[in-house]
Amino acid sequence: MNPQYQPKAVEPEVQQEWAATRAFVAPDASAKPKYYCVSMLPYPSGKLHMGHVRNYTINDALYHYMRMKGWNVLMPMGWDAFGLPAENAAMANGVPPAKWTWENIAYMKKQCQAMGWAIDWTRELATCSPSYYRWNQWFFLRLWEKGIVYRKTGVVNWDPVDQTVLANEQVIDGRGWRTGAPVEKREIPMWYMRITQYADELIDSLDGLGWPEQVKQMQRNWIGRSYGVEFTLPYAPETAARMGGPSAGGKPGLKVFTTRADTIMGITFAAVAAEHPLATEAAKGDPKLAAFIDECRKGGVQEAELATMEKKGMPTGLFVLHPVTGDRIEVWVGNYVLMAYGEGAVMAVPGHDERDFAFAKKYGLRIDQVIEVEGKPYSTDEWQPWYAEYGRNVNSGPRFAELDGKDYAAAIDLVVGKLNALGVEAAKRVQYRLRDWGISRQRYWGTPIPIVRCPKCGDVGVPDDQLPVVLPEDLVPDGSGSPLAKDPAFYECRCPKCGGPARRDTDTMDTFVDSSWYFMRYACPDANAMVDARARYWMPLDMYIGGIEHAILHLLYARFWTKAMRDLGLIGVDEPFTNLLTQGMVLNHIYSRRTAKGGIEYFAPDEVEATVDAEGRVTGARLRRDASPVDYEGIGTMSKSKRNGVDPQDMIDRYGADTARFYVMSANAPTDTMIWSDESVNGSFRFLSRVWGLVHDQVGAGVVPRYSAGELSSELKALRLKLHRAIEKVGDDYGRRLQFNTAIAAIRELLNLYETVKDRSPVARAVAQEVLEDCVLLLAPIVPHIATALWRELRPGTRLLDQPWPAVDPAALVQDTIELVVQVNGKLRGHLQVAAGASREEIEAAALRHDAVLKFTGGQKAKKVVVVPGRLVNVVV
RNA sequence: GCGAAAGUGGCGGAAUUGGUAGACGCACUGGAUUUAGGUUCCAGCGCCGAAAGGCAUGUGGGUUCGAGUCCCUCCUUUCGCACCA
Repeated sequence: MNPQYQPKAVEPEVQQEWAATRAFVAPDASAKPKYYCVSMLPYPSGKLHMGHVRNYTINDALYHYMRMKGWNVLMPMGWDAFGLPAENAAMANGVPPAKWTWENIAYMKKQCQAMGWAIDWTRELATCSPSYYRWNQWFFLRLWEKGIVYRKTGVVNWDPVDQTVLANEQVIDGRGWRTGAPVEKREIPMWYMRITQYADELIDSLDGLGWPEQVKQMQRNWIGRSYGVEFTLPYAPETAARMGGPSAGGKPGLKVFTTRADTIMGITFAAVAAEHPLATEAAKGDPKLAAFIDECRKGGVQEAELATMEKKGMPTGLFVLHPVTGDRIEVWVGNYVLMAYGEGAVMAVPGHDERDFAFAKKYGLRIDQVIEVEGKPYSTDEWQPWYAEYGRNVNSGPRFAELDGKDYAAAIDLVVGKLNALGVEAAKRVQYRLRDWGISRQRYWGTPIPIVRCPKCGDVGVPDDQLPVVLPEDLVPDGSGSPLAKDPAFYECRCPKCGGPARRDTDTMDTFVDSSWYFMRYACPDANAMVDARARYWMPLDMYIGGIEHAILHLLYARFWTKAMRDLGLIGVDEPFTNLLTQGMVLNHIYSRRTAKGGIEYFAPDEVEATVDAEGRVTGARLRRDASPVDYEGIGTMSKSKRNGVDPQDMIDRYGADTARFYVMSANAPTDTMIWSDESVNGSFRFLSRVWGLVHDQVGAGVVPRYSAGELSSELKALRLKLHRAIEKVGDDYGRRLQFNTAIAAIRELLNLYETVKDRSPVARAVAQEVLEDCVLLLAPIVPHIATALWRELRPGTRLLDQPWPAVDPAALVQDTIELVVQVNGKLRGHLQVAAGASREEIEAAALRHDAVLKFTGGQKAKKVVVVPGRLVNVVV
């Protein structure tokens, strides 16, 4: 055995053995229970980054632990290979996205293999393969047949110079990233998935999932189920005349939804979105209003932007009638009213809604109090939070006097009844914040939408036997519109129905489609169907691991997709992810500066020298190469575009994969945010070298059978106590708490104690053998290469991968005496040794005659003595 | 703006159910070993204090025999906000 730990020799050799024995290929049937653990598949951006290392090492540790515990474990890997960055790289380098993507995949796969992750590579998939995206298209068509997929217009960011749709990421400070032109909103036709049809189930089935509570809460809030009332504000006569005849079956009017129907007597105006038909009508012949609506089109579509912008409005000159009093209510256009939520129109109650209040103040509109919260004053001078609370109705007026004094629940019923009695359409309704999922993208590198647009037949689905609609792989985008829309070879086709000339849909699907079901395809990557029986074996995932940034969108879409597949009889589960581990982000500092053209240029943290203030905060930085100043943007998630990612390759080259894995796992808990630093990596390498050295010493003096029975000194007893406590704790940390840093600390503690034992008697060497063997097994999930090599030395002729998780010896955990903490008035004053089985009374008596207690009570009589068994005794005076 | 989290020594962090705050590391300081060291070993290492002891978990309050942990307030940072993935 080499006296020195040399990972460069150990790791490739161990990896070859794994490959030669197909060690991580999981069978699709087994007498063991199955455990399916998946990490969110990586985007092949070029190289692995630290977030990947963290993600897949967590998964790998779980893989090994569960395997040792006797499960049939599967850990697959794939590539989220469609998306915008490939197009950007193509534009920058003139290389087609396909070539760039496949090269990245090849490189990153090598890196994964060098990390030694226990991936079953026989199931590898890339979402840009026709054999994968074919089933996106097939399923799209099935959902279209069911009415889950439909077409309507949607709002996008529009760059008026490049004449192209921009992703939110491509909008910087309200301008197009390439042209610098102010971005506008534009409505275009798109395909949607009716995820709202599943809204209730998506909320209700969260309850049974083993997910972090905050993620479930985020999903509930995102779906945003609210109970309210929908009703119609009838048009005033002249408005009705302008807006045309009554809608089918109803009186003409403005439909609104409110969760606060109890405040209906406080309506003083109404507001509609700029895109609302009423606004469009009012703008005819009103150039000022038309200009305002035009102004509302300026800017992008991001909600954060809309929510923080200044609330503006303009009266339309159109009126509706209050449904109870018949008072005339003016309709305003408000830039804060969202066309996508509810009906794109709101009743405004400035007396009890903060936004309406601010709006009314700004434009001098009336504010009426109609709700009273007991004991809290009301004044229209300044907004107070309690104005929006539930209370009792007041000032309801002579036409609705019976509403006064009612609480919220009673008021709602009363209002709905009253409106109906007055002949106004009104009903309780459930409203969701969730919107249907728009999946059309005006981009090249994605799944082509399998629809043909025929001048005679309209939209026609591509027949199943003509799937996949193959994406041409040799195009290079130029930044202005989709290359597919400029490629007649792609879009010119025949209508599958009538055979006449037709045009393909040149949009591609959102890449969230690709990531909504890949984890099912791993089970059967070669199936000549979307999924087969093997998916029924592996699904659902027993553990899904990925970044917290996916807590809402990706997880919600995948849950929806799974339910939709279930409803088509393709899979037998309601939920895809039984348990979820959301990994904290790996962050790093961000440095940038403006270019002369107005763009932004980013610099990697190792390219700059930070300048720090007295408190140690970074205030700015200078480039190392020419000392020119750059701006500090704070810390943020590692991303290629911000150039603050860290390539793990340097660390692997220098210390080996095991050290990189060990370091990342020992730094903090998986769910915690990690601000990147590699200052203490050498400590991890030092530890592994130390373990190597300890095994070397033991093996050098001769391998012995591990301790099984016999008299032990108190020192060896204490060592075995530490060992078996560690086995217990490490198993709990790996399997239940998913907290690997504390498991590592426990193993370090064990070895710290081990090294203090100088006894070399036969029984001591037997205990040493036990400690080292078990230690290697405890470490195996984190550092499998070195563990494999050390195991061979400790137990020649056996294989680490065949070993079960070590068993706890209950006899080793028995203690004769235990130490209790002694407190006086809750302050630590001393310690007390008591027999393990000491009674409460014995402990109390011992504490009261304890020196420290006598000293700090100063002879006063104890008022109370609190005994916490096994922990402490607190004397209160 | 809205939703969800986080804040503990010089640094990463531990404290699992309200019960010894700082485990385990990194860095640093002193010493030993070594031809040498980015090696190894020993000791020290929250702050104030000579000590006894006191103070201390972002801020300010509260509950409790006892609070990093529970409640309220404020501050800061991170993630998400529907076309980055």
